[in-house]
Amino acid sequence: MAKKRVTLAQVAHAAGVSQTAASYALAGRAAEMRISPEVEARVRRAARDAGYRPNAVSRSLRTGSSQTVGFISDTVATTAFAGHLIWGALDQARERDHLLLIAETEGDPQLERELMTAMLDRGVDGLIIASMYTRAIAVPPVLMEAPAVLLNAFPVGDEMICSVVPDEREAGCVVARTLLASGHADGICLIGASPRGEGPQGSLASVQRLEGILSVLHAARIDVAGAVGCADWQPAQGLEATRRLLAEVTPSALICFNDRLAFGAYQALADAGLEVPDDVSVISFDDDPLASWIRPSLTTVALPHYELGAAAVQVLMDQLEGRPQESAERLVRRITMPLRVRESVRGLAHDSAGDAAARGAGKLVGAAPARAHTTVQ
Amino acid sequence: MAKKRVTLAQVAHAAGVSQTAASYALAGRAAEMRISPEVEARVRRAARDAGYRPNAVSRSLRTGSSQTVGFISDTVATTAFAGHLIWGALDQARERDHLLLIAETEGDPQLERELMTAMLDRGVDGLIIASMYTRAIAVPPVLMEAPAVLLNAFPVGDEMICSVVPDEREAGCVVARTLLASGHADGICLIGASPRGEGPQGSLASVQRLEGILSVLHAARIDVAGAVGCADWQPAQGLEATRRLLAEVTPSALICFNDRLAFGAYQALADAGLEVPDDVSVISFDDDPLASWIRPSLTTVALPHYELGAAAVQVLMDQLEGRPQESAERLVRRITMPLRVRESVRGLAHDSAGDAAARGAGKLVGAAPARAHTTVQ
DNA sequence: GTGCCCTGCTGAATCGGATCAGCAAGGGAA
DNA sequence: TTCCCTTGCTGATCCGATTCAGCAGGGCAC
Repeated sequence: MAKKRVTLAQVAHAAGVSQTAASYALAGRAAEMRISPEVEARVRRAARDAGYRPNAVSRSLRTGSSQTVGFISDTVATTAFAGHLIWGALDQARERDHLLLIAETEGDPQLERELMTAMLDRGVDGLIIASMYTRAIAVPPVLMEAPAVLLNAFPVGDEMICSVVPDEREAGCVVARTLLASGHADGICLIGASPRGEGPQGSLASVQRLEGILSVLHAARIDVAGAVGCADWQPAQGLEATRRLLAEVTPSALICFNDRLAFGAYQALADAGLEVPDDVSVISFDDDPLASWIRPSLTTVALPHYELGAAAVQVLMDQLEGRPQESAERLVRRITMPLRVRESVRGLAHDSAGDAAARGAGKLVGAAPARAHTTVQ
Repeated sequence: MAKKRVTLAQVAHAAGVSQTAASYALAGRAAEMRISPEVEARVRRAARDAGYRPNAVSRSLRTGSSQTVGFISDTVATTAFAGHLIWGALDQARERDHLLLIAETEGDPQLERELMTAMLDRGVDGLIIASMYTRAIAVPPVLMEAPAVLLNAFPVGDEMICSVVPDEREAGCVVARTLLASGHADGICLIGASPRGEGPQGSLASVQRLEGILSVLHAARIDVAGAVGCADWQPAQGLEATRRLLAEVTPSALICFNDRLAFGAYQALADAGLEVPDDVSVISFDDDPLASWIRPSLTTVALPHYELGAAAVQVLMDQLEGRPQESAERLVRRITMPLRVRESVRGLAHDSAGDAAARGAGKLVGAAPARAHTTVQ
């Protein structure tokens, strides 16, 4: 039924030359290897006529490169809106003629090691180890067999391994600056983490966002008017935390540590009869699809998943191509988190062209085109 | 730095036997090939001591099987909540010691063909072609080189190729039956598609859900009290469609064709001063994470993404292991869409243990454990 | 004429494991 | 003693590319 695949030997035979000559001709090394133009043309024609496609497995065995990159995540691959990480990686890999082997550890270190070895055994050129939320990762020794890049994670020790992470601290700064620019000063409150260190355990994002926020406020000689930390950042916690906050102070602006918290905060504010943004501005982090669905739409600093994934592949490929990390400085690549201006902050000019346009424009400067929002189910 | 990998030849040498003997010993074919237990033990020990790991590339070249499956989707891999498709496929593949090569076509048929050949060239054992929404797919001839399964799609012609799809029609029946069981009869309205055929173009889900709904209502001698079709199924369209509906009739129950439409419908109902579920019941399809976040939480028939992905791999593996599709009947595998009972339908006992429990229970019968909802960002 | 270089190719090894065919040694039957 | 069968292993080939080393034959210089 399925006719056997054509091999290089058959092409060579058809062209009446040796396999070696055929190989050089097709590899574009004809001049270098002194294959005459006539022979080269004959080989190319024979290959085309026979529908020859080189066997990548065989090539891998000989060359040691499989044109394949491994992507191992803890939970990110299947997480609601962070699949864009993979999307970016996929696109960037394809651009360089690589495919992606993908797997998930579900947080199991044993499984993580097994998957790494399974991929290395299959000859991947490099590995990307991705984490759902920014954290420190213990790098197993087996990872040293091939180039590797940590995505959304740092090495626990001081291993010489590259990291690609969102610039959470800068995002915190942007959020604070945005509120200041829109005229807020007193009455700025935090939902999700507090200066007393309350927040989700082990979440670097929490710490760094807070750092950024406080540094800007501090420079402007402003104190937060209130803050409620949450162990988990879901809508229910946002609702509860905002209720508790409202019992004590009347905020003028809420910085929610992610969009799901903000979603809960919206409900608490509505319950209290407060209007967004007229009574209270709300700004948050992540740019969950949710953020553009709720009303008023949520101004938020986006986690640039697409760019993160793409950058990880880029950094990895650069390593593969022999550009080693120049210095310790270059070991960490921080990706800017872009502000999405919408309706939830008082006095900010909302991009009137709407979200689609905002994202479309984003694409021009390297961001992800909007897709998840335009598909039909 | 990275010490060279240990090869079978080295293991054989260390054990003082031929490479052939070592190969048979490690392959578990010692008895069959009359390798003595002592030699077998010696080889195994040598392999363990040396940290031997077989080179999968080499094995692939010889055996023709790479223990790898290709997963090509149009947009599903990176779509918000349908990454669970991949999750199911990943889990099922790992269970059978396979890894997944993943790629996206972004709907480009040219790219689709390129990716298929790229994967086939890399020796994948089989391919899964997944679609974001259930539709017909033109199967390119190159796909015939290896076993393949369509996920969420049908072949355009009558190719002998397996399909795995959600049972949309039955889901429509379940939705209708659920409303009837909770006492609704007159005043049932549709948002998203209408009996006049209005709905998103090319969406089989739309047609089949409608079919199921109408068949049950028809059997109960009930007509829909109103229906508004939408070309796109986003919150904005749900809002708009529901407004138009409310201008004409006062519904007792709304069947929304997906959760995002329902989200928009909630807003329209709230604007009209109608309470869910006391004034109007709402039921819908998909079980978007959104459905459990909004208040009142949404009763919906879930798209079983995890199960779909897992089933696709299962069907593919069965084919690989030589269980060919027995009959045309077996070419299509329909996966049940489970009802998630929540608060939005009047008079239905809501599972008081909440969503986590509902999903946890689901896992016991093979559904996906809840994860996206419990991660921290 | 002979040594040397240049052109234009080919032979054979290699990557690492799977597997078929075969071979030596030993035992039992005729 | 001869023949055959079983046991327990090994040699050699194969998978399909890449690539190094080498080899004819022609031209040119001295």
